[in-house]
Amino acid sequence: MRKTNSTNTINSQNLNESCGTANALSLIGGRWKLTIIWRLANGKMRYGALRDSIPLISERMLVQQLRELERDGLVTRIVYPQVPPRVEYEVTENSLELIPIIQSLSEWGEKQLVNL
Amino acid sequence: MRKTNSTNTINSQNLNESCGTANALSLIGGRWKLTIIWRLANGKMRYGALRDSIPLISERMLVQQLRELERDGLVTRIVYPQVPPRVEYEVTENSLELIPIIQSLSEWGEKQLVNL
DNA sequence: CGCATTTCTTACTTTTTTGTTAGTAGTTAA
DNA sequence: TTAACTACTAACAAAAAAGTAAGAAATGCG
Repeated sequence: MRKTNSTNTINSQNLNESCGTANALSLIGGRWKLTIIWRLANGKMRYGALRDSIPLISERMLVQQLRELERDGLVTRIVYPQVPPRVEYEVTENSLELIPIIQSLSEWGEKQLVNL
Repeated sequence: MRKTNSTNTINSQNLNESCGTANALSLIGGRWKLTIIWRLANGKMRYGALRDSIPLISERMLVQQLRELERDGLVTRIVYPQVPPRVEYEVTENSLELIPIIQSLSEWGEKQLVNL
């Protein structure tokens, strides 16, 4: 949980509010968020399928990142009233708009990899 | 300091190597890096001027972020052999290529801010 | 000598993020 | 009645990032 009054949090909030890019990074910056969005970009997936497609992630992290993505309007959670449960995740329009940007960032990022 | 064999580090490295965007985020994701690049985008600045232009940053963080930016080829450090010292920082070509991408990310990020 | 100047260092603490392990809920079907 | 199935949740531990406070080096100048 975040403290609301730490210098750390205050600095972070200031930057997010005054800089769109900082805000964008705070939304997609979690360790597994891009991976999740990338997996979902081709269509919705069930929780279990998503998990199996990202072998190294722990369930704790998967759920946490999904919750944050949902809270921030990047992913929709669809619950089917069944037992055993069936839950699907889908990217939102907001996420889709992000994809071309991510792609150019990716090209730049790959170039930096080579530059070492 | 980073441990070389923690799950945390290993996961991070895997993602960076396999995904250009993850790598890009690892290069510009530090708390103050975008701010620094943004300040330097209009021309080189002395250490003190840079510090004064970012009032909330501590010297420790400023130096640390600058060192990482330099290591990653995003900023050049120019030392003039004088006393008292004179050090200037300048963005590299790599950083300049990043700026249009940052700008589209910024537009997206601002839209998300409004969407709350 | 001793002080001012500028760019950092160093040692340390706090806060945040990420990871580990074990377990839960609610129903169906054997 | 018990196990199986799926999507989580909770308590805890480890690691990383960010922040605080104080001081250090090198030299010119009064």
